[in-house]
Amino acid sequence: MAALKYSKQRESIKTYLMKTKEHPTADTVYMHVKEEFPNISLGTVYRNLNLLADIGEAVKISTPDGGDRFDGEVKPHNHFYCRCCGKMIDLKMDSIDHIDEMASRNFDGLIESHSILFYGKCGDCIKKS
Amino acid sequence: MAALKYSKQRESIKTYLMKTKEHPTADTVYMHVKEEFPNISLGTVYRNLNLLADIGEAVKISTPDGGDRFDGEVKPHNHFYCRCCGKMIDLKMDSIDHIDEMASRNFDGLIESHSILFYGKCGDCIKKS
DNA sequence: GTGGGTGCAAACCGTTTGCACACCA
DNA sequence: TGGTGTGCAAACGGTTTGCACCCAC
Repeated sequence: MAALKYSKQRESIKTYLMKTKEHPTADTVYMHVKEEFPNISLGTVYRNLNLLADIGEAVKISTPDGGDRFDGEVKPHNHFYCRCCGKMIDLKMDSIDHIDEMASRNFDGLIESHSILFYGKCGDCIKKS
Repeated sequence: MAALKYSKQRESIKTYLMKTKEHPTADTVYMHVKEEFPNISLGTVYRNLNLLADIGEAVKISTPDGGDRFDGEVKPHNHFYCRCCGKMIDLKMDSIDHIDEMASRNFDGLIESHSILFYGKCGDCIKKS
């Protein structure tokens, strides 16, 4: 049930997510998609972002400063978040999937996944300070 | 400037945080501290929780489902979060501080810390399903 | 035609903040 | 007494939702 129907708005949101590296907020997605669909509403953007995240075609990344970010790259990877300017970037690093097993020792439950967010200052913010 | 003055409300909040293992939300802290100070306000709880986090006497942990959690244990450790019932527990695992160095390779910026949140189902929720 | 998707606006919820008063130092 | 801290309530910002209409199937 709840068969998924095509919508050009969702298509546009997904296309934008897949081509950008910005890890945009919902509002940023809204502003970009609005160029193509001037009448689109923020509610529609939220509905579709959550939908895409639910069906695994996007990733939702929560930040400590409020305002979730979305990423069209769904392959597991880690992120760096600059607490100074809010920029979020992908990190290239060796696989550390073994930490799930490390974590599950002495623990009654099932770990399905993990998310690592690295905090600090990005290069630009270091230069400015 | 802004010299820290004693307040029994803050004292009570910190005492509660240090003895509980529940990783409470601000609202849960509010309800508990209210038993001792019936007139305390939620705003005061938030102000003090943020203050304690700022001076390093508490830790703020953001969850993907909204509603930050607070922890009186400030020694670095990792957490498991049950997306089924919202329970958060401490994980005992070997140090993985070396991941910061791994992450900083090929990256222009400074990693100050990281936070790992493991997701899944806790033992209780597995039994119930 | 039917049921999911959209636009709009109101509601929601966790959190912050302005203000007058209270209290530590 | 001077300057933090508190209680209260209003405001805030991100997100969700109810509803009437629209459109893919």
